[in-house]
Amino acid sequence: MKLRPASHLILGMVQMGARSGYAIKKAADVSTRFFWPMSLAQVYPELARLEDAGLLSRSDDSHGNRARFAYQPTEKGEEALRKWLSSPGGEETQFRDEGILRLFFADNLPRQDQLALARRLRERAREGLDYTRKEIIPSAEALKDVGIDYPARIAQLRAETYQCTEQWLARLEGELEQQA
Amino acid sequence: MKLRPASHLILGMVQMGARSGYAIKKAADVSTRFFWPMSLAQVYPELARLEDAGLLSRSDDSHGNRARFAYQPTEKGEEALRKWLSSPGGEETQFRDEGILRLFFADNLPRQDQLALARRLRERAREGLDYTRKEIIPSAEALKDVGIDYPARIAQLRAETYQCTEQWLARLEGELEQQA
DNA sequence: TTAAGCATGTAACGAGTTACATGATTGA
DNA sequence: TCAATCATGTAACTCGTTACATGCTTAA
Repeated sequence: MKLRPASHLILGMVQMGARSGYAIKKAADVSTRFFWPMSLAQVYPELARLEDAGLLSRSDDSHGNRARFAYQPTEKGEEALRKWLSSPGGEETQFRDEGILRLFFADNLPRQDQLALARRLRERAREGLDYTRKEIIPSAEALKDVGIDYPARIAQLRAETYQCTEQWLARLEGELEQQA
Repeated sequence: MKLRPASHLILGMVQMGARSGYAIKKAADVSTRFFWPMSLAQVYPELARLEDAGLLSRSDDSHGNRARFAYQPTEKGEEALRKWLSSPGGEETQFRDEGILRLFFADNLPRQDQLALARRLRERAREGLDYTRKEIIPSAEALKDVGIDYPARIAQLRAETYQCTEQWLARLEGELEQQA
């Protein structure tokens, strides 16, 4: 049975304490989604696959009439997670950004429209930075209390990357304003 | 007919002077692929779609026995490109990086393996920066001679982002070395 | 009581990749 | 002559998304 990155992501989230599929998705939405997006529709089939493979064990965790399942990593599951963490591969990063793609072709635009585009992208970067500071960093910091440090570190990296982009766009904006 | 980002990418590349499908792919490989990946198998059907929609015109450009087609944007095509460049949308950027995903779960690893992972990722960042400086920036700089400035700007952004990441990983490496 | 959030799943669709298939030209 | 590169396309498959479908619980 072939494990994909999403499999390891889910395995890791369960290891971190996310019990239900819903909880896994919620946790991913404020953390891993920025470097590995995953939809809820992926989670449930993948949980089933992981259980079939004996990497997760599932138990009933309904309260009242609401159905819920609680997942736990098996020893085999913990082993698989550690093995993946130490393995090479997946070197190729993939990035998709229609905004930057537009900017790449911006020579075809009149000066004023170039400036407008740069401003929009800068605004977007600023919002991303804000969101990271207000939502992502705090939720990651909270995990430090239970001895989980890397999410906070990576949230920090995310903030710095946004800052880097925003500064670059600020410089571009400045240049374009001068030319106008 | 619906235009996707890849359609606009191809339209833009043709506008920039890439004549054949092959040339479009080659140009994309040293520029746009870093923020909008595209395979050769996408190019040919998309060129056909754009021609059908009247945004590109195609003419025979064989030399000798080797078949080749030369594409040119129609007025409608140029118009569509400008319209897209000024339009909003595509705000959501998407990033996939299995390396960072691993690092996110690195709390599950013994110190030494954490350090090894950090070093690998740093090495990767350094290679990416090197490649950007040696290959991407020079090919983008060359375009300035024909009045196309943005590719060089964006190559610069790419270099700065790598630097930012590399510095962050260097700090992490330092912290981990101290703890060991 | 009603909206937001919790909770689990499936089905249809679309986008993109890899592999396949073929052949010409050019420079070492 | 032989490898690298130029050149165009198709077919099968995989992955992921959106939309669908359903129902409970909790707090305002």
